[in-house]
Amino acid sequence: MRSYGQYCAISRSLDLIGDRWNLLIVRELLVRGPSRYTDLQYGLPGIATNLLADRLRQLEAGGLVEREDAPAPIATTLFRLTARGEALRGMLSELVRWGADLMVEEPGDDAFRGHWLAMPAEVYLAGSADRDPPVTLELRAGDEPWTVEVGGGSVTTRPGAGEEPDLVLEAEPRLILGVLAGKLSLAEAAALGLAYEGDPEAVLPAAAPSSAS
Amino acid sequence: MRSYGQYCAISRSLDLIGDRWNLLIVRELLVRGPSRYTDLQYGLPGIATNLLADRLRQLEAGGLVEREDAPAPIATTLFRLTARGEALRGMLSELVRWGADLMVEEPGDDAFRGHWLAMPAEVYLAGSADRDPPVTLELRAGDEPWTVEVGGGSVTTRPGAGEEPDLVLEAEPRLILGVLAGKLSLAEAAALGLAYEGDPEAVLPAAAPSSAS
DNA sequence: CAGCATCCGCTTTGATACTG
DNA sequence: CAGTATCAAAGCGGATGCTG
Repeated sequence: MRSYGQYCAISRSLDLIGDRWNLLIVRELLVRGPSRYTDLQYGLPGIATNLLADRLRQLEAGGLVEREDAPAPIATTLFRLTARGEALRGMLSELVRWGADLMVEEPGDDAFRGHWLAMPAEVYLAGSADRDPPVTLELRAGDEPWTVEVGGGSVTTRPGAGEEPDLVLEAEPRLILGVLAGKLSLAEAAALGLAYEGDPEAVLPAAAPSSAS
Repeated sequence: MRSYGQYCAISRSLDLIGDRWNLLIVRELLVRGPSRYTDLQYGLPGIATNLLADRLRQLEAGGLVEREDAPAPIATTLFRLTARGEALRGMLSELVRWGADLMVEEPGDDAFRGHWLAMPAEVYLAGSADRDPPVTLELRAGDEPWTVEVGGGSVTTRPGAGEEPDLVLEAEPRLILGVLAGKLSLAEAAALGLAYEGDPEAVLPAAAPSSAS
């Protein structure tokens, strides 16, 4: 990318991450962790392969991404975020918050991947991070189920189905987002087509038994 | 811009603000408030005029910017952020925080404008927002002095020299940023060429006389 | 002068095909 | 699996011209 040539934190940041696709690559690496080239391609529907290669080099040169040749038996290249790249999480969380309204509009022809729910889940459930006991949610939308654990002061997500989730939600992504954001009650979402199984209170905001402060 | 076509808050946000120059236009409107076309051009060195016109229309269509034909005597068009555009402040603050490290490198040939210090000042001094009594800083770097008021729970900035600032800082922008960020003491910055006049404690973090909770 | 629109050369992007 | 290579189309930057 051509530099803006401005001595300003925003423009210098954009010199590194402002190019098309760059922040989405960071999104993928943030939610999926270290990934192979083809995993990135799958999580970035629409990207041209030459651009992915290009952007990975660019992010590497900028110190946001590093590549690691996985050990003997696997023999593949993994791309992972450096600490500097990880540090973009806060900014991307703010962007998810800002963009929440845009998700009300139907997906239409837009592509969707189940793991794209991970960042919104982290953002929306952050307020319930100190739940005690912790709860495990399983989100089923799109291609792949995703598990979210809320408690102990943080929200963590991981791929796949939970072992014994407190609550399983299965629906179009829009309804799941509505429930996570607290804009839709489970009952309302259920009326619109969401199926759930388990403890409905698991998605209620901060329903901790002992109220502190 | 071409849409990413992904049902994801980040990519849908980037469909609106991901184009080149867009976030910098928002920066200008955030720190300068409602601005004329030519003011925007001045604050965005390097932008081509057709692109500025283009992006303003795009941001208007996206509901982030609105244009207002100023009342009778002025007879000019003002561009201002809508509430939706203003709501990007949090995300841009995070970007300023992330990009702080990038400002350590010398400006070199990069352009600079005095009002670009406003957002970093807000971000770095946010921790001292509850100072009592409030303090007024005047920052002199680049083309235009800028005034920062810290106290009463917020940090506000405005163009021009302060009326009776508690502290005036005059230096290359890099040194002023270092001091505001708390990475450089006033004495250290002074040794590197910063000139100041007034109460040095005005930039010390949270030196409130009565310490609460 | 403020606020654009037009034109033109260059760079970036996107789609597809191909390779170690 | 992890990319190159190629090429058309779109976007960008710079200069200039137009209009109230």
